[in-house]
Amino acid sequence: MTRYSRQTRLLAAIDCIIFGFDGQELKVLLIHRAFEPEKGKWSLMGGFIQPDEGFEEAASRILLQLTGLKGVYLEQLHAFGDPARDPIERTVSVAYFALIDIHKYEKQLSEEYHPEWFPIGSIPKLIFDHARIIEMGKEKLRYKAALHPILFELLPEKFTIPQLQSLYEGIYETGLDKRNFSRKVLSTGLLIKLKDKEKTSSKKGAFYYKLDKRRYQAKFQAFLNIIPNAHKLS
Amino acid sequence: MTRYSRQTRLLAAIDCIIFGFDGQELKVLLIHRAFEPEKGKWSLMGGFIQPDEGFEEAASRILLQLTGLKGVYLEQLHAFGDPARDPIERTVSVAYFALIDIHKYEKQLSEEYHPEWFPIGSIPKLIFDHARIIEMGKEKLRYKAALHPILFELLPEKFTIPQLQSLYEGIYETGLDKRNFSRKVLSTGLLIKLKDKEKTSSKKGAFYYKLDKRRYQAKFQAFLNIIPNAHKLS
DNA sequence: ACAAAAGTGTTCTCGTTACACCCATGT
DNA sequence: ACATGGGTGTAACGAGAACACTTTTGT
Repeated sequence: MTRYSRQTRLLAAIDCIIFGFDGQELKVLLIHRAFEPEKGKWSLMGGFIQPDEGFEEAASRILLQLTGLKGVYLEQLHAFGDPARDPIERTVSVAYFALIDIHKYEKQLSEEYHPEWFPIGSIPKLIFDHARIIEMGKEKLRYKAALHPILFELLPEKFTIPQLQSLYEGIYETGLDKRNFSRKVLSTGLLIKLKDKEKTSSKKGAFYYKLDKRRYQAKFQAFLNIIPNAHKLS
Repeated sequence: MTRYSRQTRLLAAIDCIIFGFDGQELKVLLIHRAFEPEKGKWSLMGGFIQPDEGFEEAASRILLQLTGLKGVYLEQLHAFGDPARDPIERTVSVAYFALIDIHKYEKQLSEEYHPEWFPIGSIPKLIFDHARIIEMGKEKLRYKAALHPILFELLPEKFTIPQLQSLYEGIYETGLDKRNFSRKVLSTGLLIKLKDKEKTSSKKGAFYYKLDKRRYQAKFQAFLNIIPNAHKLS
């Protein structure tokens, strides 16, 4: 026996939602699709799964191809299988989302795609079902980040508490009390205070912190509950 | 343009984890695989995706085929794409899990598969990567049920608070204080007290409740936090 | 000196937990 | 009458939320 008989084969693709944070709002990296159909239209970065690749492998490859980054946070979001989602030929898509430090991304790596960052609230018209994929990705990120410390993945190695707070405020489109916020994040024991300060955004300067990687791995599952009333999120 | 060129096509399948609760412990419905390879071995219920089907559609079909049930709770778990997961031919699998009232299931419908219920703690050797799929399903169910009121899906229309408590205790393998438990579930406002009692398991009898479907839909996202210290779950 | 952002403590409230007794009924 | 499981109330505690002033320093 070498094949299953009387079954239809189809294409399988990966699509990656690449999230970044610029200090103000959550952004998504989009590209101009490189081939027909819909060539030149805005699209998520993606690609077909190769014969010897698993999903995670393929997603990493695609991410590397566009951003030059390895070892970033990458999580499977959902598989999309509407028979009509690709008009040319049936293609199922396994969507992943990545959280990257937006400053590590170097545009020149991928001139071919003319990528651009878009604020999550102002996404242009996208091909196929990519708008829905992003919508689901945004929801899942919000949901997960309310419970787990994943947003650190969007910041550089060294960051300040006010920066972290802006990140949460940006993602949940809300204001947070800085006293409660700093108490909460420090109480997790996940942060290590550094000696130097960030001085560009204030006269006094804010101390840098870095992640305690050890504890981050260990306590990843710990519920953070940074967002008051997280249960009120849609 | 009718096809993408130079890409490999592959098979896509659905596998369903069917959860049930017998009053004591969480169980999974497994079948004897109906065709080669591994014919006759224990397996999740599954099937290939047909040309005109989406994933949810295919999952519902497969579930109906085995259990005769429609309209049950069904959620996508994860897509599995290891190139070697099926030795015959590359097949990706999109796994779903279903929560059913174990008493609605009628065995005779599906003699072909010789299905059996197995306690989640005593799963036999399974084909391919199905053991891992179940492991992930069990984790996700526990995770999700700690936050959302989905376990009602495992009970009949009418159920008692002690039954509901047994369900939570079974799934989390823990004991719960009945006073706190009943206060918590009643405080959600999701339950409607009925006039009649269940009398088989006690002399006094326990009042039946039913779900307030309206509020259940509306408050589905509400965090229940039935399990104390849910954040300590792995 | 003043403007601008960083940093820090306390009180109040409310949800969570721990805990023990009475109730209804079938035998 | 008694055994069995169902049902209920209260007190102590701890986490979360609200809230305002002092510090640092560049201009």
